[in-house]
Amino acid sequence: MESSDLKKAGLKVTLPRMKILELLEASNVRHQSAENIYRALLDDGEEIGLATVYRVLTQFEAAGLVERHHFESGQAVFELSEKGHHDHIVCVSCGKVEEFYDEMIENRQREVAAAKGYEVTDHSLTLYGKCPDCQEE
Amino acid sequence: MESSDLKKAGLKVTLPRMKILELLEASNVRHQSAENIYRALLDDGEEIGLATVYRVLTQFEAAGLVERHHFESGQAVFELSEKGHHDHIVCVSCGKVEEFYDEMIENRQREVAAAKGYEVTDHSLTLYGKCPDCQEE
DNA sequence: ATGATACTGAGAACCACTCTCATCTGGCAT
DNA sequence: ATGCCAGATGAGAGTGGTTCTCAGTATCAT
Ligand SMILES: [Zn+2]
Ligand SMILES: [Zn+2]
Ligand SMILES: [Zn+2]
Ligand SMILES: [Zn+2]
Repeated sequence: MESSDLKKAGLKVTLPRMKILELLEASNVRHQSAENIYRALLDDGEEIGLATVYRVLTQFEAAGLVERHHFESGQAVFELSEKGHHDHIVCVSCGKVEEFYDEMIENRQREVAAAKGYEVTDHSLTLYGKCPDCQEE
Repeated sequence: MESSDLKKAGLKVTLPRMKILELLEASNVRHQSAENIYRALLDDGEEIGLATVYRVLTQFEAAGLVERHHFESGQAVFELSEKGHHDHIVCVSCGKVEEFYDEMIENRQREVAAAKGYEVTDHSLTLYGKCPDCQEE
């Protein structure tokens, strides 16, 4: 992921855009809120506005570079879309997010929708539960 | 669904609560936003505040009388939880909401989570697509 | 009926997010 | 290199959905 990806998307290669992209790649947390990204960049000494972070993330989403998810928190989280489609398990206790992909579920969704005459364009599946670490309490 | 359900939940039987309950039962739209419910009650000549609608819906949710869902609109929708668990298909074009329940998907979710050491306490699955009516355009 | 307690409506406050606008910058033309 | 300018930016105001605050009101056990 680099400046060429931005150009391809018709976006100028600017400092804020590069910094956000770098942060998403470098961070060990794959799923982050705009607020998080904003603060992380401030902490790194960057001068950036929250509005820019939101703007850029929205542009990245439109360009297919990142994906936006709404877990129950009410706050959107973003992740690089380098991986293929997957769904999520969120720990209700510590907030950790894990990913999974299950062919059987994916297929069955299409069948269920087809039976009702729908063609699925998108879907969101999120499981909530306690992760192994949080179960021993 | 009646006043006894409210008492059971430790809630006083008040006019706003009864009216909201009645409206949810009577309406032919199962999935409604708080704003919708508020306006419908105003239209019926009731004197009620939006804050009360939100408060009461939240209490009903805690008491297990209604469920709250977040489809992509950003606005929460509420439905009576008289039916058992089910998931949703939302038409991206007209906003219609249909319900489905698929044993295979439900089971598979548990298996996927178990494989990662999670115990699923809840999940949210929403399919998005065009309904039959909206496809012919 | 009375009083303790819970509930209510109105409006302020809140939160996540988007818009506005004056200023700045990246990248092409010179 | 230098100038130009469409496009991008930061700050702060604005927005939409939701929750909080508080003074007044209704419910219900007594
Ligand atoms: Zn999926
Ligand atoms: Zn993910
Ligand atoms: Zn389900
Ligand atoms: Zn439903």
